[in-house]
Amino acid sequence: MKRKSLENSQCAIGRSLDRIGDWWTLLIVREALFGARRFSEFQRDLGIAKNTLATRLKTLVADGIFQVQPASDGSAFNEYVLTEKGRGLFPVVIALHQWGETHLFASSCCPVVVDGKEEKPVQRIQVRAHDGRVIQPEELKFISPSAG
Amino acid sequence: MKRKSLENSQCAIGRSLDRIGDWWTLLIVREALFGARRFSEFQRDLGIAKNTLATRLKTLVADGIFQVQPASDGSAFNEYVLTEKGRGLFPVVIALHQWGETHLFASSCCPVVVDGKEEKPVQRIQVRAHDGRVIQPEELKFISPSAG
DNA sequence: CAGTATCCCCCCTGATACTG
DNA sequence: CAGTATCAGGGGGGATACTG
Repeated sequence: MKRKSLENSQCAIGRSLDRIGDWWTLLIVREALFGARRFSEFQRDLGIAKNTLATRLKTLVADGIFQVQPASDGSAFNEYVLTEKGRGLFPVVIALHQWGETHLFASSCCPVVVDGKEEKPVQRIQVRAHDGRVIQPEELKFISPSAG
Repeated sequence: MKRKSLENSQCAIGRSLDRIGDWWTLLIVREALFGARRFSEFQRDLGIAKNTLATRLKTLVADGIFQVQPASDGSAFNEYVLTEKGRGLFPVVIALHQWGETHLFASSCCPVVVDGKEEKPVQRIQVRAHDGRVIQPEELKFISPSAG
């Protein structure tokens, strides 16, 4: 049977995962956040099959996460750049990075570098209420209707 | 061919996605964050097939994201509760929620409720340097080696 | 209720070859 | 280089039946 679609889920988390919850998508977004633009850059850096990459990029463009534009260096090929919507995934990527860094490495790992200065540890992402108070997971009673 | 494993990727994002990047896992974590504990709760709320759910939960327990414990109500069955590592995914889930809320709904959607009070909009998750300055995606030159 | 076992199909993924 | 086309394998996921 086909995978259940959460495209029209009432839950924002479900909808998000429907768009970007597959295995390759966030890795492609990560590469783009770090500067990749060309088909071959994504392909080389990720080791993804070319047809898989082509399919993913098409979907991402259709979803408005990437946009295609002519190469800035005058060559005949496309560049794939993140839209504002795509750049909006930055906190998701960083949250994943921080979780992995904390829980999946025996020793220290990959640093975060901003403006040439190492930013490790970057101040951790926190979930805050509108009054600025940090919210713990236990306090969260309800975010949204279940995926259904 | 088998899917490429990022289990030992040098990149924390790659490792994270290797554990939780599949389609159902974060939805299960979401349900747990919102209070689900019993097999049937997950199954009913998510509409996931029972065997799929059983497989996922086993993997999540093996990965130390959930732990199994006897039911608190004295019934003979298990409860699946998040470990600290699992609760550490809270910012990831919230980041996904905020992205979806901003970019995937035509109108307003699912509120966030804490302590019975609606917390919408919760102050948005931001990525900050150690000096507290907010970092924009454009400033991020490098997080980690590519997945390889 | 809480799972386990079995079956099956779709599609995701990679490999390879091909085109401009 | 930048893709597209085609093929093959494997596994993820659902449906169903079954057990304690």
